[in-house]
Amino acid sequence: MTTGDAPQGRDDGTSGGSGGRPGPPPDDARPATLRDVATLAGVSVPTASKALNGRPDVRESTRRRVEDAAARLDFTPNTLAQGLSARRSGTVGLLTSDLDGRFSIPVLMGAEDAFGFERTAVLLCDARGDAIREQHHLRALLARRVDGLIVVGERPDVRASLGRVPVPVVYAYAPSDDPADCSLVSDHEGAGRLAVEHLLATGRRCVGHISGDPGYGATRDRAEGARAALASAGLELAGGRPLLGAWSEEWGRGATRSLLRAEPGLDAVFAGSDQVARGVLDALREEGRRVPDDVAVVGVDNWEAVATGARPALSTVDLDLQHLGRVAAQRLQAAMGGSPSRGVERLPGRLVVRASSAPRG
Amino acid sequence: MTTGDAPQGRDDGTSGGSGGRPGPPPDDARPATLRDVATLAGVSVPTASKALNGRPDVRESTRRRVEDAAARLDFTPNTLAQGLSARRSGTVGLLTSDLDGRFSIPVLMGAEDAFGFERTAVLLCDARGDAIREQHHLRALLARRVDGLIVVGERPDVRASLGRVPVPVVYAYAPSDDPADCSLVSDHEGAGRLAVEHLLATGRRCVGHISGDPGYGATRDRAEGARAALASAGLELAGGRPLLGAWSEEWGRGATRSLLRAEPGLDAVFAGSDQVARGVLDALREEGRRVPDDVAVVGVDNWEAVATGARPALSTVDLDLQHLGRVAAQRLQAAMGGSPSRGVERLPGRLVVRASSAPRG
DNA sequence: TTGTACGCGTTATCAA
DNA sequence: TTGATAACGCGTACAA
Repeated sequence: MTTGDAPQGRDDGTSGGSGGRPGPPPDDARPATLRDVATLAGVSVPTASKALNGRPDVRESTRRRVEDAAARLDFTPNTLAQGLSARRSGTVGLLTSDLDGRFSIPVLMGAEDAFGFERTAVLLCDARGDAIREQHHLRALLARRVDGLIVVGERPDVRASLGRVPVPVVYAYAPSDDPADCSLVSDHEGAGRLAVEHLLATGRRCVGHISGDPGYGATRDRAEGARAALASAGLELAGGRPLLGAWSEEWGRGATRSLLRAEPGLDAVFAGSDQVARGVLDALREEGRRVPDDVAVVGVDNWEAVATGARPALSTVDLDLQHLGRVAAQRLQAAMGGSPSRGVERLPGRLVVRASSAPRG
Repeated sequence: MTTGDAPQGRDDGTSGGSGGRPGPPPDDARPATLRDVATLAGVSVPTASKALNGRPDVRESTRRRVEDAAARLDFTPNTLAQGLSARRSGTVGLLTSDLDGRFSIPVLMGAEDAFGFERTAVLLCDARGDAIREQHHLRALLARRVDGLIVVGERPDVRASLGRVPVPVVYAYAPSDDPADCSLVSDHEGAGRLAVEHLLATGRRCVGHISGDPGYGATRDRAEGARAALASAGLELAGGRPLLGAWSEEWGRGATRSLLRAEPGLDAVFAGSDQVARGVLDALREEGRRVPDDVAVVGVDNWEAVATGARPALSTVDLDLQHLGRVAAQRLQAAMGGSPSRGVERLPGRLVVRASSAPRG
């Protein structure tokens, strides 16, 4: 209702027969087409098209008439029809495996806003981690003639390539097993290094590592990063090796207690996730250690609710998955434009310092 | 030009000039069209169409030939073209306001799987809570000729209606302010009743309510449900009134301590969210109360990571937002089919009992 | 049973 | 500068 009377009255008067009174405007009217605009402006359809698309070979006065008519009819070009002749849908598919997971969402958000929605819309499908369903969705997306595809894995480990697909594909979060594909992942090893270097910088010397499921590649990578950072300072992990278990608070608590028994002088813990870190913090408090005065703690994920609700607030490595999603979208656009990338690209996280790793003092 | 030489080179041999050797198949070939299929099968395009669409008026042997040809060419009908003539895109828009929020995701998942993806795909857009951007996205969705629209609000409060839109709209999670629209929301009052009735059933008599932001309608509704349930049993809220503050653990801890001072006999707390409930649990433990032996606790949300990580595991009301999303999709499909609903429909949650509210014993 | 003709809404080409 | 014509890929009415 902004401008006034725009929409329906395309046919002023002509509609005659059906309704009778001019009262309730026939809003069942279908959206205005270019032909409606052309007719109203008194030009041919192609001319109307050129005028609205800002092509130079059209008289100014004509263009004005057409634009006017378009505005009056609230004309919006039918994207499907445009796509049909242009042979592109202006659409990309987002094939995810775990919408419920916390990880695919930021990636998805980043991707979604990297494409200006005007030009490229996002078709969402969640395969629920089922390969069959994924194939199903893939076919459906191709039937819709998506111009490209982003595949978001459910966990940060290598996954099966989609294989030959007639449109460009970018893998995000979980890399493809085919090195010819383009994949974007977080630098987990770098995350481990980042965390431990920070702990060392605050003067810690006895640094343990408690992390989650040893089956995850990210678990191993983060541990390796931690080990390397310590090695550069001539140190080793407290306890001699990382304590790997599950991505849960409970594991964090239990592992912390064993580690304290083995290394009473412990003055820092790098936890493999914020959830694990929560467990670490709780166990430390209950064992009478003060954080950060006695022991500093750093997690991974920067899961807001968890990190800021912790006591004290948790320092953590933010993997910046939203940025990862944005970059994925950029790579995909480049590929759609004819400049594909290939191989695995690792994106760095960034440290978010809160109270749990403040320097002693 | 009608039948003779289809597009280019997909047909064996003729491509000649460019490549040279017949080695690598020209996979840059555009997807097969119905015309390609018809040509290969030696029939006309409409016949091929009928054959593939299972229409009866086609000889069996012909149908076989066509299906065969389609399979050989890996033919997939172009949904855009189908939609163009059918005047429907087979697409619905999902207009959300806070992808990062935990609440819109389940709704979105439910909606996504209620539409069989084959027939209806979901176009995702996140307005980031910005009304301008929402208008933008709305226009873009309409340009893509979505057949319907689901609007997922960012918090469980009344939001502005989109107003007149040429396709059916369903509001989920946050209801529209226009009673003529169709809205689906959680029954927050019912959730409060559910929680308190459960606490009473386990023998509790001194029940407090600690909840979040008093500006939320859901906060008031849950409190009212709690009050009503107590009243039915001839009781009042411990402390005389609900303690409202913020959706944080910290608030949960602080409020719990005040409540214990005011009501030393407290034997149950209904927390307005799982996060608040976590704070309640921690404070109770630190004040020396055992859960559930001394005090039982029930939350709202069934936020897995939070509820199962709690000590003890947290009983909670699951609002079943995924189901809400499914129902929203069903209502939308009905509306698209010509049978619109209107008004606000409230969907019940369900109680998930864990250790924190086990009967004393 | 099969094919011809046409429409869906838009853009590109080329002649006027 | 403008418009007739064709094409994009498919479905449907109707004639053969």
